Amino acid sequence: MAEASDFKAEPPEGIDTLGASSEGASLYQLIREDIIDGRLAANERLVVTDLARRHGTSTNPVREALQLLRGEGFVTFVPNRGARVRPIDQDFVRDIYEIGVLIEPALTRWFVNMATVEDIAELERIQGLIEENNFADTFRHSELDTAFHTVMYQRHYNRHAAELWWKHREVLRAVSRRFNFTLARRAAIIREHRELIAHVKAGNADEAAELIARHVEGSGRHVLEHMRARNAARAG
Amino acid sequence: MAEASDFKAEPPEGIDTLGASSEGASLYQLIREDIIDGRLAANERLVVTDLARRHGTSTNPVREALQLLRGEGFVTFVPNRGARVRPIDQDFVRDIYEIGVLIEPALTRWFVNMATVEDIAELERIQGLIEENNFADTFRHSELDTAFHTVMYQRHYNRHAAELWWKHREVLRAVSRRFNFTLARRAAIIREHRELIAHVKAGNADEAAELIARHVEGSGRHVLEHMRARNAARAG
DNA sequence: ACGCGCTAGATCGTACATTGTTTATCGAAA
DNA sequence: TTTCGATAAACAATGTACGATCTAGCGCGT
Repeated sequence: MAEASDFKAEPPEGIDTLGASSEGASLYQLIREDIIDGRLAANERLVVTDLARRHGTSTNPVREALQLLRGEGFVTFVPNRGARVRPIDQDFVRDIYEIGVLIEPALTRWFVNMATVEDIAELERIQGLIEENNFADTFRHSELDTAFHTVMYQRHYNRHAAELWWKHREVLRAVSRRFNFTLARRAAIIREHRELIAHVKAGNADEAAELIARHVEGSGRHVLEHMRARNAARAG
Repeated sequence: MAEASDFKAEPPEGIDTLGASSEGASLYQLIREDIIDGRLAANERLVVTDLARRHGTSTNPVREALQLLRGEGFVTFVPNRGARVRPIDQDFVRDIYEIGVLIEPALTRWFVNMATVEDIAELERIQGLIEENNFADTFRHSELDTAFHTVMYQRHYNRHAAELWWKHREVLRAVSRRFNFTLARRAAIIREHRELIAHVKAGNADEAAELIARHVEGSGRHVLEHMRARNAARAG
C-alpha cells in the first residue's frame, strides 16, 4: 500500500470475494457484475441453460452461482420457476445509503480513536491522488474514493459491519460509475475529505462521525438525483 | 394477527425465507438451524456426501443449499476444500448486536411517526402476553419478544434494513434461547417495553429511538455475558 | 369467445466422471 | 529404531450428462 500507482480498491482483509469453485468463481463474478452494472435488466429471467451455454460450462456451476447470488440478495427465486434479477432501483440504492449513514459514523468514530501516523499519511496520500485526478477519470476517482474509506474501515474489529459496508460499497461504486459528478458535489467531496482528515488528526471522533454521516447522505442524494433524472428522461 | 394464541414470530412481509427448490428448501433450513442452534460445531467441515446421505437426497440440493448459506454468511468456502461452519461465537454475536444498536433506533423512529392505533393495540396485546408468560417459557418469550419488535419494523419502507434486522434477529433468537434471563434483565425488558409503548403513544420519536438503543445494547450485553460465562465454565 | 389438453422448455434431482486434496503406507537414511 | 520423504490410494469437491417433474403457452374443440 505504498506505491504511488496503487489505487485499485481492495476489500478489507478477511472478506472472501471469490466464488466457491474455480469455474464457479468467475461465473459468480460475471453474473454479479452483469446485474450490478445493469447489463442484465431488472426482473429479467435468469435461465440456467442459457447462462451455462453463454459461459461455456454445464448447468451445475450456474445453479450454484445463482444460489450464492440469492444469498447475497442479488437474485430472487420462485420454486420451479427459476431465478430473476433483483432490480437495483432507486429504492434499493436509497436503502443502502441509509444503512451507510447509520453504520459508517460508528466505524469512523472507532478509526479516529485508533488511527496511526501511517494511517493518516495514507489518507493524505490518497486524498492527494484524488485531488490530482480531480474527477478527470471518474472510474479512477471511484476507486480512489473507495480506497480512502477502506483505509478507515479496514481494521475495524466489527468484521460483520466492515463486510456489510464493503458489499454495499461495491454496489454503489458500480451504480455511481454511470453518472458524472456535478460541480457542487465535486467541491463537497474534496472539502469534506479534507475536513475529515483534519478531524482525524485532531482526534475529534464525534465531529468526524457527524461529518461522515453528512458525507454519505450527500453522496446518496447525489446518486439518487441522477437516477431520478435518468428515469425521468427515459420515461419522458 | 388477532388470535390470542398467535405468538409465532413471523418475518416481515416481502422477505423470502424459503429455500429455492422444494427439497432444497428444507435442506437449507435444516442445515441453517443446525448451525445456529449449535448442533454443528464451529468450523466443522460440511461434507456434501455426508449431508446428502443424512438427509436422504443426492448431492446437488446440498451443494445449492450450502452456496445459499455461504451467501448469507453462515458457511465459509475454500476452493477445492469444501465448506465449513462459520463459528457463531462471541465476536459474531457482538458484531450483530452492535449493528442492531445502530439500525434499530432509526427503524423505531420511523415507526413512532407512523404508528396507527391498531399498531399500538397490537403492541400492548403482545406486551400483555409477554407479561402473562413472565419468562416461564423462555422459548415462548423469545417468540413474543420477536413479534413485539416485528410489529414496529414490519412495514418500514427500507426493506433492506428490515431484512437485515430480521436475519440478525433469527440468529440472536437461537443463541439467546440457550440461556436463561437474569432477574435484572427480566425487569429491564418489561420496563423498557412499557416505556417504549408510552413513547410511541406520546409520539416521542427521539426518546423511543434512544430507548431502543439502550434496549438492544442491554440485550446484547446480557447474552454476551452468558456466552462468556459458559465459555469460562467450559474452559475451566 | 372460452376452456381444456397437449407440447415445448425449464427446473430439479440423480448418477457419474474428473480433478484435486488428504492420508496412510512403505522405504531409505540417520 | 525412528524420522523424514515420496508415492499411492482413499476421499471429497467440482463439472458433466441425463431423466423426471413442473410450468407456461399454444392450439383445438366446443
